[in-house]
Amino acid sequence: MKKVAIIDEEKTCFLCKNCLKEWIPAILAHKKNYKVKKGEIIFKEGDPVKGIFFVNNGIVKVHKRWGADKELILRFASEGMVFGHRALGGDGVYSISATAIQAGIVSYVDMEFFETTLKVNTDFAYKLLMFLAYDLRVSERKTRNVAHMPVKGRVAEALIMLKDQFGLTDDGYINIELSRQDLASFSGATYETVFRVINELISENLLVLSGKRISIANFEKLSKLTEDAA
Amino acid sequence: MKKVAIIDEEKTCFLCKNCLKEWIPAILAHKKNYKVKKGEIIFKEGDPVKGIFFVNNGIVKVHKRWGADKELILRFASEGMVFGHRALGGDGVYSISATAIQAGIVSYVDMEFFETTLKVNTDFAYKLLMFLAYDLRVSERKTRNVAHMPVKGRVAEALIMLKDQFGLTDDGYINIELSRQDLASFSGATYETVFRVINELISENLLVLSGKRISIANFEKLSKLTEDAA
DNA sequence: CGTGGCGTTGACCGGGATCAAGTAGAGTGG
DNA sequence: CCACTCTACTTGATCCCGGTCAACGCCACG
Repeated sequence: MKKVAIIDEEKTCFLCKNCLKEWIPAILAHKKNYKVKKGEIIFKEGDPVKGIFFVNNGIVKVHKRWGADKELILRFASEGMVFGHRALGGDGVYSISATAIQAGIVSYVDMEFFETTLKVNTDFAYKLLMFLAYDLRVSERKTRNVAHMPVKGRVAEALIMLKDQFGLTDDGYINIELSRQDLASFSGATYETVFRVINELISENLLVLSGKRISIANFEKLSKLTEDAA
Repeated sequence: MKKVAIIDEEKTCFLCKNCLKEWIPAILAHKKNYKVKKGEIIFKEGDPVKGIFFVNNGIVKVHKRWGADKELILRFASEGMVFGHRALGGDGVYSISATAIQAGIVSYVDMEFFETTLKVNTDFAYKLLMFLAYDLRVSERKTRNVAHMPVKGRVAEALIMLKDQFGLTDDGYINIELSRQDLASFSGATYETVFRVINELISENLLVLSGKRISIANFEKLSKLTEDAA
């Protein structure tokens, strides 16, 4: 995975794709594996913290609910990425939920062991630090966007982020199968609105659909929508 | 400063009020001081990263703009707190702005020195890690709130956070003088809307005003507004 | 063939942004 | 001390984006 283009152009991301094994053999030795199926809840807000998780394969959404039926997807964790790390030093319960949206295998190490490792392995702690700072920049950008950017721009940004994280298929479509509902939750808008916005983007020739797969037809114009007019 | 009550009840916060000197004498020896006056911009989005900052005294707002005249205040840094730490491992420019809203003295150490210290001082790195994880939880809660919580709840939460961070004066008012504009930006809403909402809260006897100072008259009911109905 | 779930679309509505205008201080200069 | 300006606060009127609700089509599946 490359870092989200909007934030940081060319550097590769910390703690993601394949870099896991280089840094933390001690942790890898201790991890326990879970097989998860599509839609399976790994943990949810308020659950007692079990540990810190890694995606071996599959895709996990990290999300936060509001009320009975509103959620916001904060990020997707794909192969090699950590999740549940926000629980570090917290009050012992998860502040977010994690749900598999594509079947796969996730691993976890209990928090105590992880924290011990951090204290011992300076290099790893440092890299995790960098990753958290990065995470924070992404999160704060998202907050700003939800507060001020119109839905159209948020959908555009969401698609660009998905493209950056998951890449393209051979025929140029964004390489993730995402329900419209999840795309909406990731954009911080409703199902119906996102639907309409996507139609708009298609009629403006910025996107092309094939079933539920999405292809970006005009990257330039799409990323213009994510820019600040000033 | 206590941690924001909503997130984490009783623990004291990392890297804040007075704990600075215990952890990082090396850094304190290297810091340079700046006197800032009210309204002075310390750095802004896009500026090249100078270093990491600390508040000696005064209050600094950390904010992010959208367009010419919209901003979102992400947090306030008061005595003893760090800011600019999101720049760690970034692309060399600040992704947010920092502006003094109360005159005081801020210090900074250049990023290179800070990063070196982090690599050497494991304990400090670990504590910063915990702090970043905490920051992330707060940030993600805020994102969710802006996406789904109505303005009234956001204003309520903003006031509670201010009370937790700045405490109360002897006569029970929140101990910070904040312009309505800043309160609005912190709540992620417009000036006028926040004004109306505050009036509403007053007529419901949840708040009392004295000039621009605000007192929480009914904490119970106010914090109810920040809760998820489900 | 019904039935249930999701995709699609239209109609409506309301929260909150925007616009406009008036008021009250807080300096500032004469 | 008053007039003048400037900025912040206050309030009403209006508008519109996007959320809500409802209906319909479509396909899968029992």
